[in-house]
Amino acid sequence: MWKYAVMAMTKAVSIRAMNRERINEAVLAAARDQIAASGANSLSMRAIARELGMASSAIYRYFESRDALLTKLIIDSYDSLGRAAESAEARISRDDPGGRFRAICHAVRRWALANRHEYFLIYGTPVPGYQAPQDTVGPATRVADLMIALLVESDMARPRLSQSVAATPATAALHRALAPIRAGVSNEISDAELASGLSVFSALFGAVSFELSGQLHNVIKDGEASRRAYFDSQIDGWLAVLSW
Amino acid sequence: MWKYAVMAMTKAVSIRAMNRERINEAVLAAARDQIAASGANSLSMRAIARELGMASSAIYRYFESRDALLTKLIIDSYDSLGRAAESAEARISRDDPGGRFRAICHAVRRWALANRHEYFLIYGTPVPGYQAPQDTVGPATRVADLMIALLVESDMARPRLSQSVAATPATAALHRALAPIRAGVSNEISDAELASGLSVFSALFGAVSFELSGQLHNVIKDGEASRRAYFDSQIDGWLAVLSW
DNA sequence: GATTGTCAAGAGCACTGCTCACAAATAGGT
DNA sequence: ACCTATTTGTGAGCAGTGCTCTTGACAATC
Repeated sequence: MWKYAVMAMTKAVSIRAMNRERINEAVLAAARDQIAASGANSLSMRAIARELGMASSAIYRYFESRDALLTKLIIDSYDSLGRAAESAEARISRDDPGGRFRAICHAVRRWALANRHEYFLIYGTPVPGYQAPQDTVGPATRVADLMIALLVESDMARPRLSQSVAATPATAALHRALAPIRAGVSNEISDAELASGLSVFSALFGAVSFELSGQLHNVIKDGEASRRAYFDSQIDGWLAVLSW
Repeated sequence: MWKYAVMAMTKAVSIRAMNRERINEAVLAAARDQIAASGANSLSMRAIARELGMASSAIYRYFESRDALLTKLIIDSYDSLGRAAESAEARISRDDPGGRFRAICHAVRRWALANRHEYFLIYGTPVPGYQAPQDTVGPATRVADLMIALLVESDMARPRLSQSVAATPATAALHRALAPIRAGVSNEISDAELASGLSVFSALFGAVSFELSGQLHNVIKDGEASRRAYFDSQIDGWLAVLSW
């Protein structure tokens, strides 16, 4: 069926496919605008349709449901954040792990500040009843992958302390707890280091979430200068935890 | 007007006032049930009215609007969490700051696990358009107050290192950033310590949020034993940051 | 016993996600 | 060029939402 269409060069992609693609993008753009303006909560299918000048029911030709639209937006947001972190990290000299770590942290915060509602779309309250489909896990781990790579790499370069920790019940339990992530991480890196890395990772998002959700109000002075100074002091703390 | 009512002893509180109080509590209870079942997002005034067997419009005699109800629920949640943390901390010997810190962390996590939706009500995505009224700030800081007290107290007991940090531009900026919280905190405690304390505080909520929103899926083994082992390892890290 | 303030109910407005039957546009094969 | 099958758009409609306003009933006060 497609064989002939492809052969017919000029209409390799049909007008329909092109239109479909165009409208699909327009729907997503309108949705992103709406989310940026007032959050995912108030994302309205009808409002998108109005914006695009089409019947409210027509939207459902492009996205099966509101949830499906949301899923697509979530994946895109993860990708956008991942791209931002990756490109910021890539700009730093390879032999400066501390600098690369700093770059990732600042990239995450910058992206979050510039896209608050998209940030909360992925790191905010989980939507009740909404089960994250499998497609979201890949993009979701881009930032984490970056940090794990950094952790492993800098661990290889570090002189082995060969400090075999005493096998207490606690360390054994931690070892079992880390089993799932172990599947994808070098065995060179110790349980303690891996756990520290994860902890710093969640601390990063805790810090960003606190700033974005206004929990720092009346605690840290408003304004980018102060907020950034405090964030920098936090990064120093995390670097110390990772002994960098 | 009330003068006579009060004088009439037996009916100091009228039947009306009592009924009103009873229904008010019933509305709140139904609302909490609904939130526990499916989150704040899907809290419905009509559903509450149905539950209580009254007309949908009658609810508005008790709460001016959905937002007003939400505000009351938020305050109650902050109080509930604060109470949980306080009573857990109070059970630990006064001369064991590390133990008291651990108790607070575990209390926060336990409360969050037992009241996930209420947790996200206060530490999740801020509701767009919803401005937290002034009444919420008091209860909101109960856990933080507890930790700051601990920080100050244990700092007094610690031998002064009198390490006057070099006054770099960064330390000066951090000092300015911390101005708001300084208003309510002893000057004995240094900027660096205060910032570390805050950072650990947000890390705690970052860790709890990560666990509750499923970000640890495929990372840390499911089940309370593993989750708790990982959480304990995080507490150890935070204790180290605070040099306890 | 009359008055006054309070409360519940019902109807209604404007909105939401979503479905369905139908009409228009476009595709492919003859 | 024609015919048929698929795809896209439409409008009506269902069931739900928060919220308002009027109306009638009742309890508390005088």
